[in-house]
Amino acid sequence: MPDPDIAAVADFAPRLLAWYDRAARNLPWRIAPGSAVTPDPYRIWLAEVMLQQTTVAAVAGYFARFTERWPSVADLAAADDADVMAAWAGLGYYARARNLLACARTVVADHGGVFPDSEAGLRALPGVGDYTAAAVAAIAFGRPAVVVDANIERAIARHRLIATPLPAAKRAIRAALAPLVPRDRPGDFAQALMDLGATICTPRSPACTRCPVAADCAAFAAGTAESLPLKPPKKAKPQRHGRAWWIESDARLWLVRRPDNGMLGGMRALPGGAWDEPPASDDGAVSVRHGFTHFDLTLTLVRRGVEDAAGEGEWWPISALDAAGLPTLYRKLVDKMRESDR
DNA sequence: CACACGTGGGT
DNA sequence: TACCCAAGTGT
Repeated sequence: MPDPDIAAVADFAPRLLAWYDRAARNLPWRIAPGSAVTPDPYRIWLAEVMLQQTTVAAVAGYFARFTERWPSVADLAAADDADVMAAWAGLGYYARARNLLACARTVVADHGGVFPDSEAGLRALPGVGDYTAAAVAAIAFGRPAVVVDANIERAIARHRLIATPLPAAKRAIRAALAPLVPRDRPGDFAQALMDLGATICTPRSPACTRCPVAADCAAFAAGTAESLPLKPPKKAKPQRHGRAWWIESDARLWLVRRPDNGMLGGMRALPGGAWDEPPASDDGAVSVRHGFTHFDLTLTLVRRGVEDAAGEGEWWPISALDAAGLPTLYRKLVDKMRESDR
């Protein structure tokens, strides 16, 4: 592949930023382009962690509740683990919430409550990987970091027609992106590229006719934009089965806390067995199907007596179960049970 | 490098 | 219905 035209490289950021100045999405954690407001690293970091593998629409409500309840990193660091986990319930990938707390406490304990302002300093924090360190460095601190998320991967793979399958293509994508990052407005540049990927350079049916950088997009010229980037084939999801126990006493339900490692780690849950049972045949039993990333689970509810409420746990008023912060799997099961009881 | 790790919305 | 996908990180 020949090197792209020097003039095209020099022109990329100005074109993209001019489009962003006009078309930027208005998001709760975002400082509008041109605003004189200084970004709050805490809010940028919080939003970036919430947005990992999670849609803007899903994050908005959580971001509002977290920043209302814990306005600063010191407030979050001082929070109870159970409160933070419950507030995260439903957002998924719960290791993020455990790392979020660990990160907030590290910032307070080791950095005087001030986020590191360098990519390397950020990268050393719990739950902050290559993407988040670069994004916070660029957006909160104006560092010319090379920010690469799935949107940017897709846009650059198309623009430069990088036909290597992911994840091997990441090296070439990063190399192609690095010289495009402007010293001026690197944070807006990263967000502009993400907006482009989210609204124009979409996975399916990209709107190339509205793209501000289509003029020198190699995949557009070749007519192959929609096919890029190439992805590895996905594998079949196993079907798994398990049982959860409904242990009720005096209008309260026995809840436990799942171990920090593994599925739904650290979250409140109904007690039960491992998810490795043969398919249940209890006719008429309350059960739910729930699709996880790498397996599908059918979870069946079984009534048990109070003698099974052993070990660590809490009696939770059934009328207040919504406040328990159950992950979606258990919330679906509980909702179905309460419905069938009526 | 490959895999574990959630969930909800779009098609 | 089924599959795809989303501002990834840790191991």
